Amino acid sequence: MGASKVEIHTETHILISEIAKVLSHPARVAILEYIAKQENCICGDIVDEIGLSQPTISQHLQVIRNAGLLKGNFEGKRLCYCLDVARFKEFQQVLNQFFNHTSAQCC
Amino acid sequence: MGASKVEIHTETHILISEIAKVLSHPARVAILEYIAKQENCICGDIVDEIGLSQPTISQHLQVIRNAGLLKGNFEGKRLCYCLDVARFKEFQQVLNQFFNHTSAQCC
DNA sequence: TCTTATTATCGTAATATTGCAATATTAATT
DNA sequence: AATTAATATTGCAATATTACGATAATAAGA
Repeated sequence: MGASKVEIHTETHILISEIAKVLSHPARVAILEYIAKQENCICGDIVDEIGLSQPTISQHLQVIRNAGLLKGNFEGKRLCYCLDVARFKEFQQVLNQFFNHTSAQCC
Repeated sequence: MGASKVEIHTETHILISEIAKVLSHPARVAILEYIAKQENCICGDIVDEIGLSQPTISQHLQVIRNAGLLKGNFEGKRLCYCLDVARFKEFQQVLNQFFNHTSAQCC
């Protein structure tokens, strides 16, 4: 089918899977790292950096944006992307809670 | 296309995305939590627990197994699954390294 | 206003994922 | 060996994802 049976899962499990989904493509991992690394949030050359076409990068950015990880700023001429660090750390915490809680319970 | 352009990405980015991919479906998150929770690794009723068909669960288990997160034991009659906690914690560490490294660099 | 540069969207093709019924395999028990 | 129970595999259909060319939208500067 390809469609997930979302209704049988808990909110927490869905949240974890949605966070993981953002990181489940190497291009998105690279983009996140890149926009964090850039001083003054100078962006726009993600395309050159990653090696995928502009529409493809834009598509990946949308996934990242939909997850709430992107802050857009105008700095002079270009639309500048910036990582929403607070949200990013929220994601880390949710995953850590899952990891800790799960491994603590194991035999 | 649907196929990822793996050759343009770094080993680290691919590793992170592969770890995330395991967690990118709520059923797999639920399965991991469940097999960790079970005392004495009593398994086999994952199907009842999750609410998906046996072949579908088996398929998700394969993804988890291929990631190296599953240890199979024989305990009496049934094939018992157990979480490989060491590997699981390895995954956590890789993700945490990415999160820490990335958010530390951000503006 | 007309370029020009940047980013987003559309359309489309290829591949991947999810899900299950049917079937096969495996291992313990009779 | 035959039966039974548990798990894996196969085959298929539906949907999702990835990727890019073409095009549209947006905004700054001439």
